Amino acid sequence: MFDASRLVVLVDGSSYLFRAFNSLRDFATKDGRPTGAITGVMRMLDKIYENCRPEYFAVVFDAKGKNFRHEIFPEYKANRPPMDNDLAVQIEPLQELIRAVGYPVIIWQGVEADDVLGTLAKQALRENYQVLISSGDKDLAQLLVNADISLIDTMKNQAVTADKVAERFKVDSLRADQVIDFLALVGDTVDNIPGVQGVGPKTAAKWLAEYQTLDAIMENASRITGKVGDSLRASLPQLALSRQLATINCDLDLGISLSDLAVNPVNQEKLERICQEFELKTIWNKHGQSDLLSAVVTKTEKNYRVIENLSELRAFAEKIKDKKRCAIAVATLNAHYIASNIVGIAIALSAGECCYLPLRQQLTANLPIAESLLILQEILTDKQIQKISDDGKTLRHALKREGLEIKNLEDVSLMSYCLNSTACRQNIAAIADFYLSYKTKNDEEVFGKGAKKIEFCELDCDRACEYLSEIADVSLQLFDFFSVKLSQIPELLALYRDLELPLSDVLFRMEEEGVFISREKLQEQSQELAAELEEIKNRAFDLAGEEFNLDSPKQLREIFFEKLNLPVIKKTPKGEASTDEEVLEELGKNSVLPREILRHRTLSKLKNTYTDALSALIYPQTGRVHSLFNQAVTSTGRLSSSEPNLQNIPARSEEGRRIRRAFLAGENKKIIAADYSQIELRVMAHLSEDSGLCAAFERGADIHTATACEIFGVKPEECDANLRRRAKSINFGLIYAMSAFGLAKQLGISRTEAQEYVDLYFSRYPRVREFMEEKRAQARENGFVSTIFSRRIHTKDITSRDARRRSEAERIAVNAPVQGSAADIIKKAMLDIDCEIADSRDCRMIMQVHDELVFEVNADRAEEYREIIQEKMQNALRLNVPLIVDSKIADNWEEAH
DNA sequence: CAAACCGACGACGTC
DNA sequence: GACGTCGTCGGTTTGA
Repeated sequence: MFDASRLVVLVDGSSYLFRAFNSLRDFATKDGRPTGAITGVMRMLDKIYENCRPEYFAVVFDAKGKNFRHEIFPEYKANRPPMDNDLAVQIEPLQELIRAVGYPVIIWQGVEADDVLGTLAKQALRENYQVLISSGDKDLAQLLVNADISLIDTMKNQAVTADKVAERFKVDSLRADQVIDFLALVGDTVDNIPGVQGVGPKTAAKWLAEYQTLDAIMENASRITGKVGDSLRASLPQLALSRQLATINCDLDLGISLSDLAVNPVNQEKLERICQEFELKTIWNKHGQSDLLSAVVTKTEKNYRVIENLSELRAFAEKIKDKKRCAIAVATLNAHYIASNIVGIAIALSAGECCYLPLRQQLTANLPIAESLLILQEILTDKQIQKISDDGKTLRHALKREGLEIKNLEDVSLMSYCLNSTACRQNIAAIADFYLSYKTKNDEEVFGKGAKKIEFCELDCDRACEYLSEIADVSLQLFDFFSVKLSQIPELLALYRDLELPLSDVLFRMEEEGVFISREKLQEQSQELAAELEEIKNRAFDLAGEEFNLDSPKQLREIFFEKLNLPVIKKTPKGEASTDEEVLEELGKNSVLPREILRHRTLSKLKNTYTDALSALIYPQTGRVHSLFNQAVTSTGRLSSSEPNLQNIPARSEEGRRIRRAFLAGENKKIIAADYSQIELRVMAHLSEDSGLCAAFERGADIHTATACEIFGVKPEECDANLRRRAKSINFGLIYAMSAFGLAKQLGISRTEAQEYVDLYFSRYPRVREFMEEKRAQARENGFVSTIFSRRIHTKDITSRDARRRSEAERIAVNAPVQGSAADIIKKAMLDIDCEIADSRDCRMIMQVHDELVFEVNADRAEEYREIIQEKMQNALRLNVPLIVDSKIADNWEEAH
């Protein structure tokens, strides 16, 4: 039918949209988001594209908002009901999806899709192309000016050519060049085009057959008899307008040439994201690289085998050396990493192929430990052999307990974390489930639960082999999977290879090193706290007139709100009367008991969470606390710390700081604490390039005072503590992208007043507002935002119809690039410093607290290292504003500030 | 049948 | 805001 090499196919996307939406109303994702329009339009597009294989192809949509027809006739389309929300929410994702598969999408503001179609069609005809327009809108028949252009009706799936126009409108005769006049006469109730009252298609066609044109009909209006004649004459003044509205504008200046309408290669990444979000399996299978989204593990037969003696192990070791790579999973005795031995090791060589080495299994003959490890040592330390782990840092600890090191180690959970920090929890079972839909063995089934739960070392050998081999096997396959995925996004591969992977080794050594904490000092404080808590308790009982549990919010509620009839100030999320700090503060203005409770809360927090808990975690062998620095937990790229959490040791109150005084330097050692000054606001200045903010940092101003001066319009010397405090809160709110509501609470002012502060801030720092808008737009466009080091923070709720979820995603979109970039910078600094100090016992990195690094150094080299540390931190990355680090040497952590 | 265990909740420490 | 940890509380499971 067509010569495809000279064919342009133009699709009326808007007309497709309604048709698809109406016929596939039931289509939705598992959580109920409608997808019928998306699915239907894509199907129709694929079908027409594949049938025609045109040289050029375009999908045209109506732009949002009014167009020129509204200007000449304000009531245009006034009768249209508003678009169904279920359809509206599909439009943007659909357009993104069409772009992702490579079909050109055109949306032109101020006109309708028809005008764009007409303009492109005219352009193509001029260049001697054949044109096929696909639309359900018969008004487009006016474009059928010659035999080279035709219209395909999506409703009836029939072609309309110039000679079939009358047939299309179900009238006896009508030519394409009469269509506009015909439409003007008939009018359109939906579009609210007036037309002539009482004149329908038949009459219009009859008149046009007789007089040929609308102009001629109007000239001869007096000759037409009867009621319709009167009606026509009454309509004469507005017929020109009707004609104007019905006329498709084929002479737009789009600045688009035909070559812009070539189909592009598929954007796999974008496509995958949209297909995943809207669960579009079929579309993915058609356009996506199928090996990436769906399972790869299941294809393999499993061959997991127990190594029974050393000669088998030696033979297996040779196979590993040939392969040059393997995945390793270890199981340890259920104890802390600092004191736990390996029970068994699984090593996977290729998909489905894995061997298990029992070393301390209780029910089996184990391999001789020393000899086995010696054989492994050669492989572990061979830089030519790539080792893969689901959790490299933990593997390093386990091997370290056996006196082994490991080189050339890859980490699957860090790969997953770099790819998407929030897609799933970053453990092997969750990752395999999410990316491969592969369910690993259920821990509860293997180990039992509750009191019947057994340890790994109590499993029989075959079960141990099955369990651990699966982990190694899945790790290996996931590694290949993530290698492909990361190679498609080079900046994320770099993030993994150059930042996170090397950092995991630094964190491993920090954990090994631990922190020296004085048990004596903590216990001394515990005792003092216990005494004061006892006193408070007794006073509280007197005040309440009865004994109760001061730690129980429930009992407190009864005392305060039922017995003493104090006013309920706010409710908890569950609707109960709250007794939190803010409430007690308020109640405490008029009575003593709430003040006693507050004091009790503060002190029991210190005792229970810090002084008692911390001393319980000191390892007798080392006298040190070995906590965990978790690298794949937070969405923004920050680290987290646990067992104990060293990142929330009290710092503000005097009593709290006393705990930090128990964090000591060892004998002949010193503590160095080095922290970035205002790193988040500096990052904000850098990213937004706001001149006011940058200038403040440039001149080394106190940023909160500078902010106060800007927004309250005072001179620095006029800025009192109160103004500075308010500015500080605003800056604080900025960093965490707090709402006006949050800021109001922070400052104890009204919402409107808080909003005024925010508005004032943005008017003084306009680029900051622009930056935030840009980030929200990026999130909507890409589904993620990025940090300075290209780390991605995904914001899938940014298009949610749930306003709460959406605004939460918007908050993340503006906050994450700032917080995440700050996290990137300190991580880079940690690597740089580690390079300098790695092999020296004289200086050890022992803690990271988001914007602060803590070191333990030899006393006589402390100053030398302080300078290195400060220099490396300040120059970790070059920003538009200086990075400033404060550092200090002292005997304990508190004094190092 | 009491002790042990579990998960949800409220609260609060840091950045 | 994020994150981790504590104690309480009500419900369930467990082991004697």
